[in-house]
Amino acid sequence: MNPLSSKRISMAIKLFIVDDHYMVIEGIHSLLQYETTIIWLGHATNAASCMAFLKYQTPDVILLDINLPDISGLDLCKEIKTNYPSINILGLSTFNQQSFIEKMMSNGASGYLLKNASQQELLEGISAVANGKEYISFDAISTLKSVQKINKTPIITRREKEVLILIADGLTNNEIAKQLFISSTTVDTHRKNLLAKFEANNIALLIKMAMQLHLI
Amino acid sequence: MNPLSSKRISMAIKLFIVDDHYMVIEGIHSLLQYETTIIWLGHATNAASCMAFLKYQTPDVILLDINLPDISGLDLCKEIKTNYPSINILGLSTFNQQSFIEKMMSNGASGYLLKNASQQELLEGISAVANGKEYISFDAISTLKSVQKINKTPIITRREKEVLILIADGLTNNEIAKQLFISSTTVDTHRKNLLAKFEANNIALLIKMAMQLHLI
DNA sequence: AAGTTAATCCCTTAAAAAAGGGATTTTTTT
DNA sequence: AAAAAAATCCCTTTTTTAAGGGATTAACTT
Repeated sequence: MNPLSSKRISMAIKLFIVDDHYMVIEGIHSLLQYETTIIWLGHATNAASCMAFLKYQTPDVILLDINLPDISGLDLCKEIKTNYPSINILGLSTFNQQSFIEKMMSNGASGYLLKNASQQELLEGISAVANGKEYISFDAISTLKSVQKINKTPIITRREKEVLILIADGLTNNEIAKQLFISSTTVDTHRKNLLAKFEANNIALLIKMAMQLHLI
Repeated sequence: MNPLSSKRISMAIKLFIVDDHYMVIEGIHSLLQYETTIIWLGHATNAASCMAFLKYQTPDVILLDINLPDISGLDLCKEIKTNYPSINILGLSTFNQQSFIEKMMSNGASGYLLKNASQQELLEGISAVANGKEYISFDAISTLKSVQKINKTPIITRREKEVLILIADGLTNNEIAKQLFISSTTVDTHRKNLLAKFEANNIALLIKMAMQLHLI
């Protein structure tokens, strides 16, 4: 896929890391300090300084934490790939949550690494991604597989989401109708569609599912 | 409070770390490598090997991650303090969530540090805790204060929790009654008590609140 | 321009939840 | 042993949901 793949073997990989945890930055730096194939370009602790850095230097691989103080790592991932498509991104996070991994990949990341990864996994991940391949850490893969079946996030409309949030706030159909300036029968229709889309038989289950999927 | 406080200044601090993230262990190790006042005893990546280690060595301070693979760091904290009260524990985690911080402290920890702590905070935390003082990292403190008002977790009974979980699974009163071998009017009473304790006017809000408080 | 999706509205009936009341029996704590 | 807390059960009425049906208009997509 990547035309540079074959060359990369003999070339050192320029690495940059974006993470707001000094301990993790230090940890990775320390784990990689004797790797001659990796050139440590530096780090950023937030999205803004990452983008600033990219204006005058172009790493081969960015290790990108999905939990950043300013904007989400997911959004930053998309932005980096849009502006610098040649950079390969390896997602980094503490949790192996299906939704995060999938979103990260669909936002252009080439791989996903959990922070409990071993030195070997770290090296494998970086070199795989640097060569245009995909890499997902072992633990993350197992989570992905086990949860992928369950994870059918329903596609809901803007209005349905509005209604969902008001339901979760404890409002009744009548109260929601007043607030949105629509008929209560309309609210009821949205409610019915939500239940159908989530395949939930009542609101209790709907709210639980929506919370689990971080929709509320 | 601690009679050793004054002596500690001239003594090196024996440090042990329990965390399942190699990157964090490496990071802390790296951040502390030139500190002559700290003796690095080693690390454990799970509760079991931590307890095994403590049978033949006694650190002054343990840096304890609250997210461990086998048992919760909260439980491990309690266990360590029960068996080795002289060890001072500094909680460690990624999130500054009110509930975690409070539980950690009430389980005997002397402090709480976020993983985005700077080297200075790390050193301050370790030495404060080693001297029997309390230490909570800056970001954690602000979270604690801001959320403490909101955080009135209702005290619910075992039975109420059972019912709550079944409600969240989408079961009706009748279905819950059958499953628990009790009358549906009893289930209704539990439901009413739950609503009262959470000050929620309906189940939708109850489930949302319970999810936010990690009760489900 | 035709098709699709989203958003709106209405009707009916049965089931369930909410809100009010009260009361007894187990457990647990003091 | 006494007091407090938890768990159990029952009744009534009103409100709200759930489940079934159908239908129109506005807003995008192709």
